Amino acid sequence: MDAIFEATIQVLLSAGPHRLTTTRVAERAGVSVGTMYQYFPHKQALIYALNERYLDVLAGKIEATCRASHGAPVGRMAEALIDTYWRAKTERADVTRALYRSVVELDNEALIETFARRVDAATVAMLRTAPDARFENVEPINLTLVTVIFGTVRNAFERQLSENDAVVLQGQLTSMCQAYLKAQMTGKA
Amino acid sequence: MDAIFEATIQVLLSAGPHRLTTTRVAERAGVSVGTMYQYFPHKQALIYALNERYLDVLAGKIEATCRASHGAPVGRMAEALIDTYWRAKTERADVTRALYRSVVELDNEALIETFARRVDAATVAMLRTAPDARFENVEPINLTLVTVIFGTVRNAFERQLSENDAVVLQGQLTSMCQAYLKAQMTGKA
Amino acid sequence: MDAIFEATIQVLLSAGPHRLTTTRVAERAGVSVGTMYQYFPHKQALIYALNERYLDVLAGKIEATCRASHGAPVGRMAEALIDTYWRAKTERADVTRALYRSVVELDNEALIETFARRVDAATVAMLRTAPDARFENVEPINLTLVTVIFGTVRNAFERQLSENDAVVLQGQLTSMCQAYLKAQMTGKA
Amino acid sequence: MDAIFEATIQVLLSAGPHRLTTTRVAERAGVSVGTMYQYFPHKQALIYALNERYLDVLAGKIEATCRASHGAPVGRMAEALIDTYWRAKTERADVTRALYRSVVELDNEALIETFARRVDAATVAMLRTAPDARFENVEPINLTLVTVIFGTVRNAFERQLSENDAVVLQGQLTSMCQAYLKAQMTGKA
DNA sequence: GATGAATGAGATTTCATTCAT
DNA sequence: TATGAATGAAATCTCATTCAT
Repeated sequence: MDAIFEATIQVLLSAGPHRLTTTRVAERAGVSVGTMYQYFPHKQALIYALNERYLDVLAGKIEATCRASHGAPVGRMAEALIDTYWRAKTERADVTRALYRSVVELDNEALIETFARRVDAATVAMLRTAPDARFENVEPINLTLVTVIFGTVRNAFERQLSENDAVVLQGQLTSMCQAYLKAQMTGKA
Repeated sequence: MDAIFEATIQVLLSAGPHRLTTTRVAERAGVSVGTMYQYFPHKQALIYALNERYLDVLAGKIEATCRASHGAPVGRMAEALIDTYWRAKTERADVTRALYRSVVELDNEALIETFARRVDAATVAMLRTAPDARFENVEPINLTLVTVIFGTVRNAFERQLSENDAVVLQGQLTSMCQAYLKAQMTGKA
Repeated sequence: MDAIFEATIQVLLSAGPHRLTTTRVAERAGVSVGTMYQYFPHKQALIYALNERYLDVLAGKIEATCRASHGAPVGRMAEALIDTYWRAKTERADVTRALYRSVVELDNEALIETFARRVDAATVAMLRTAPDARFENVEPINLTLVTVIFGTVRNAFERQLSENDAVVLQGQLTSMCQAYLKAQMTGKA
Repeated sequence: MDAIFEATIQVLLSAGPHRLTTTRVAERAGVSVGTMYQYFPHKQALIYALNERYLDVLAGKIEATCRASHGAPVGRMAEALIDTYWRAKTERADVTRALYRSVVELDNEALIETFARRVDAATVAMLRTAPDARFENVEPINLTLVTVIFGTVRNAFERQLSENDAVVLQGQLTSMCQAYLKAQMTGKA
């Protein structure tokens, strides 16, 4: 099944989203279409599962980072979060892009929703442990933080920034978020 | 031709991106397929043109806002920019989402590139007229500002935020960008 | 109308028989489709007329040759006939090939029939004037002669013989036909 | 797959070459279009394969005849060759005509080339075994013989000769070729 | 007359899915 | 359980022909 997922990504990359056919995926994965249909009752299910797995792994990484940053100063939290997310997207940029493109075939609201919840939970929990800050109302702050980070990274991807611009942007984004958090905190008596 | 564009959007909305067929569009537009193919030599050309037009209008709005904000304090600039962009996306949120999804079938790098250039030119020009700020090196600041704003808005859309969350987020994003710009300015003697 | 014929040939050559469209022909000819439909009520009529004209010219050349060969010895008659036909086909070999290919769309039996009749009449009349031969029954001999010559030339075309092979073949064909006629004649007491 | 070939011929006969559509062929063959496309990746491939098979069989027949005529007097060789070819074409005259017409859609040079090579090899080998003749330079003689025979038969077809004319023509063609060969031979000690 | 935009039937081809082996 | 040939609905695109201007 991992072979099938990997094959799906390969086909997505080499053939594009509208050439992503079940036959091609099966062939690349070295199984028959019939077998593939045993695992996934239809094409959507395959793509759904692929995205699910991807988001699951990503959420896992973010949770790990958050846990590891419990008790760190907020500035470090923001930095760690941005770093993790950016790295995850960049590590296999082609896969990232392939997945972005696969989504057309999908009704992925539920997926996004689940992912968002997990991330929100992890980041909120982390923020609450900051020794140097207390947030009156952490949810909107968290929402802003997360949306800004994730959105910026995605947009950076779409604009296909140069390596250099990307580095600069990551730095600036980090300062920006740190400043934001600092401005929002009520201080820790 | 406007009828065709409008029909494309309608089909995109009602049938989804993978049910967006040339026949359906033609039917909805009240023209024959043949006619459609006289205007657009193939499906991609139609989708491309649709996005091109959309981005052209959007860029136009941004340019207008920038021009109107020449000489305003940076805080106001950021606010105006966010407001314009957000409003443009929200006005017909369904269309926005439909277009986001239509793009998958496309090689839209050139489109994004053109749009980015227009926007960058407009925003940089605007920032340079700020009476209350001077920026050592305006390009990276501008890149950050624009990427953060556009990315955040897009992500907000994808998460399908509630009306309320959206308002809050817009406010927070504005403060965040204002704070960022203030932190970056070298002061105006 | 000659412009239309010429355009048809050009399109046939450059685009092939299944890309031979009325629009393309009209465009190439520098007239509108509408105008073309005034001259030719449908596509078939155009192709038919084109072939008709071509065969008419060809038959005319053969008739001229035959007339000019009245009273010549049979050997010279055969030579002249082969030479004329071969030259006519070779002069614009591409046109010849284009026309061969255009015929798919056509029910060209009548055309061939008419052409055959004209040629048969001309060649039979010519053969009858031979000073050195008398043919018991000229029709079958004539049929053989004409079918062999025309068939051989066509086949030579299809095999795309080298220039050299073509020259040799033409020479051999001539001797062959001359020998044949000599063998068939009853002598002119 | 034989069913598909047969169906193609049937459609060619009943509907004509420009009504030869993949759907019609599939329907007539009693298979789905999809199945047909599994065997032949596109329409051209089908027509190509059909002609290939036809020419293969035809070449086989000619080779057999040539082998069987090894050691026969040249006159008999010519007769046998003409007889085989004529019979092959006449057996299913409609098929022959259908195939001639199908070819227009094709780039069949390679096919013709292959066929010509096989035939040339077989006839040259045969001619060399003639007990009553030796040919100084057999290639041009062979080329002439083959081109004349094949071309004449084809042309006879195109003119749609009456049964009677056909028989006469075949006889005349045979004498003609025999006379030609006799005239070309250098004698055998 | 001449024009050429509009038409829409119809052609080719793809591909998710099934099911007999 | 695995296979992959068969299916056929549906998509894209073409082009002969018409007809309002």
